[in-house]
Amino acid sequence: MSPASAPGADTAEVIRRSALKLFAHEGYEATSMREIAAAVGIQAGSLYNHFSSKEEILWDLTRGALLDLREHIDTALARLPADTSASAKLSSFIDAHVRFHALNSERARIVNQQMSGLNRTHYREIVGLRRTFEEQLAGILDDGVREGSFSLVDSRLSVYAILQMCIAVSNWFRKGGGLSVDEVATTYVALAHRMVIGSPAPVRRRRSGGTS
Amino acid sequence: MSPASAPGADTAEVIRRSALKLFAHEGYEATSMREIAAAVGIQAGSLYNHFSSKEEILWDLTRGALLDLREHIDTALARLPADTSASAKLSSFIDAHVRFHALNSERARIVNQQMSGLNRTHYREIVGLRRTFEEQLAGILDDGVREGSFSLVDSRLSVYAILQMCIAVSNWFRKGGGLSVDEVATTYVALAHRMVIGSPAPVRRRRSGGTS
DNA sequence: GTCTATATATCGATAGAC
DNA sequence: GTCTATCGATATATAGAC
Repeated sequence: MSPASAPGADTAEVIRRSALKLFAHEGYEATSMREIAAAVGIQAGSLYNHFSSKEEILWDLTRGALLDLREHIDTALARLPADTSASAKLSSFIDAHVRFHALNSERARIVNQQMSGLNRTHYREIVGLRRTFEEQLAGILDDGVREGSFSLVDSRLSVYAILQMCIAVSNWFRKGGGLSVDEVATTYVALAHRMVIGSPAPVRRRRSGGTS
Repeated sequence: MSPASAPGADTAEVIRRSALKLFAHEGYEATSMREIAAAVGIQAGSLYNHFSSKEEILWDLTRGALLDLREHIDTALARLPADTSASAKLSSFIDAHVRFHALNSERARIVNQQMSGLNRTHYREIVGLRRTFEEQLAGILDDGVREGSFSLVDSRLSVYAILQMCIAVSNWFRKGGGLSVDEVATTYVALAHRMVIGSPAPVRRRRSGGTS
């Protein structure tokens, strides 16, 4: 729990962890390089041996979180058989999405609330990465409609509503707050199926707890 | 469209409008008093004749937006007869919520994303105001369960999911973006009813377009 | 109620010794 | 790769003339 030197973690990684907490709780613009350095246990100037600017730290954290989320979801979907129903794909997608946002709430909050701190190039790249999730979910919903198992109120708005419902889990979920990750994920899978009028299919989960 | 002097608007109101746009698009911490002053068409020092600090501007905007939302929703619910079904109350609540977040997206985004700029006292007051909406929706859902018209997956999580789905409308809705406010509101009313397994009741809307 | 001028503090980032 | 010291810019807020 000491801020500075966790064994086996290099300085850049300690900087990432310290900056993540500060950005998530105080905001990117409200956090100074001196605060980050103090949390790491070094002087402000030494940060520039590891990151070229404050924006690069934010970019590193934001991009890393989205790439992890993408890998998390793709892994879950890849474990499904080739002839999997759209309903089962939806269950896996929602389960992975909710689990990630519950267990990586600080990283998720940076992605969703501190994007304006990025420069234009990085900002656009993040928007592009986020769009892939919308397209992925839209594809699953379209499949379900073709199969006849889903009936949508509106395809684009359903994608927005379902995704935002899952993302918002990062705003309130707390470990040890009376609800387990499994319970939340199961509830949200059921809610998403109700929104597309499909019947929830059981979720295949990884053996362990998921990303942290 | 000129930034400074709309006829009949006093300086404090011009400051509110200018600061609102800057806070919503650049973020509270990233916006300087000089930027606000430039948008108003005065010097930075003159702002302090109308607001005692930058935080007070944010507080004024945030509190005003939440009070307007509360009034907007209470007015919609008050127009319903005393014996109104939970289903119709849900329709009115969602309709009012979505319409407000679509037509007041900048104010809504300040409430939901710039709260960390407030001091502790003001922050807590905002959290308290927001909780009233959760309790209001929770009451409607409970009514529906008692009536037998709703069947919830989980009552607390349903409140979170439905509210966040509506709030997020402020993140993407654009006037003249191919979807009318009425279409969006109708879609979200249907989605919310699906989430509680009620059948959507028609919405009574005010004659005009709503708040702006 | 606006202006100019400024007090005071802090910001991100860099230079150079060790 | 860390430190100390500092540059130059900018921040919020205030003082006093008009």
